[in-house]
Amino acid sequence: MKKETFISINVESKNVLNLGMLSRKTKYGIKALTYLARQEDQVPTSIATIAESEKIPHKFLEAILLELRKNSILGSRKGKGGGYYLMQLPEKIRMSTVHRILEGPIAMLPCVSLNFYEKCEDCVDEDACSVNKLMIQVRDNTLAILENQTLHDLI
Amino acid sequence: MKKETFISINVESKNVLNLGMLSRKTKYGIKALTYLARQEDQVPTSIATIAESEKIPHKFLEAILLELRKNSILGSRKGKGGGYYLMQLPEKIRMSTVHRILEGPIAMLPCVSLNFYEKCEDCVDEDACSVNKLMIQVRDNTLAILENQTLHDLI
DNA sequence: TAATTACTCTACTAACCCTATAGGGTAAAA
DNA sequence: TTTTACCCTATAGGGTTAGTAGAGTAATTA
Repeated sequence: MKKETFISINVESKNVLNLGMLSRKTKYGIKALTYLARQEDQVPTSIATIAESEKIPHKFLEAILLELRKNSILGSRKGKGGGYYLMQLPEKIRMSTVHRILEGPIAMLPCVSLNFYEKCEDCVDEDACSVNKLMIQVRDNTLAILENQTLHDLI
Repeated sequence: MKKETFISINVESKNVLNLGMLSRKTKYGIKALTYLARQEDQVPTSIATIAESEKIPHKFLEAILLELRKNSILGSRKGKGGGYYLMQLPEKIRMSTVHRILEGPIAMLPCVSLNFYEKCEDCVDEDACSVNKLMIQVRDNTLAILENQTLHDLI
């Protein structure tokens, strides 16, 4: 479709070790949620079980699941046989919600954020700002995807 | 169009000071490029001029423009009356190129990157990975926008 | 040729966030 | 009452970002 023109970019400009922009926290969180969504019987699943299956550091996962629970995505049961479980059907859990909880605002810049809008201190005229103009498009598209996709769609 | 459901998110979960995911470097870079694109006469523009107009720290901008020059987006002329200028027409400069130079890979994860692909060490089956599945969609969309938009479109 | 101007490069620092770990406390089930 | 597993706080290392400092070099103009 589109012709790929070769672009020469100085490799030195970007660290290879950079894992990209999605944090491990969010990545682990989504993985854990899909793991739970895949369970047919809705008995609680322990942190340890998820951690082992998905190769997620136990204590780190603990913090992530706790955050999801505080935001009503997950429920938990203590004691023997306890663990975490989904509070809603996978079809009802939108990825935009998950993203906002674990990763933060979906917008790449505060000045294009719907929920966390903030004016750039250096921006004279926002309507004339090229960065704003570009990032609004990116946000709209990303948001559309994340709102549309549910946990169920990812299984 | 879409019904906005209220979502309660614990604010504590995310630092408000977080400027979002787009670095200042890229933001400044795009602003500087659009500044140059807006000049009708194509005489070189000095760093100082751009820095003042766009409220960008002088030395920081210096480094950014230098990087753009190394990647053939900009040219420069030394001495009195010197400065930076675009090497191509604004219509020819795609934002995907600029993004890759200043910000790095467009993909949110190495495992969904076209140019900098890398397998996740913890991923057993990539085709079954929910995170991968989701982020591929985001990447495709973002990439489409950034490839389509040129410097000229942002003026 | 001299002086000026502005680019070029290296090094450095403070601040911040991400990731991960440690260790204990508490609630609930058996 | 013992076990299990959630709950919470604190902390630390590593890495990146944002910004500063200062000296060096090349080219233009007079």
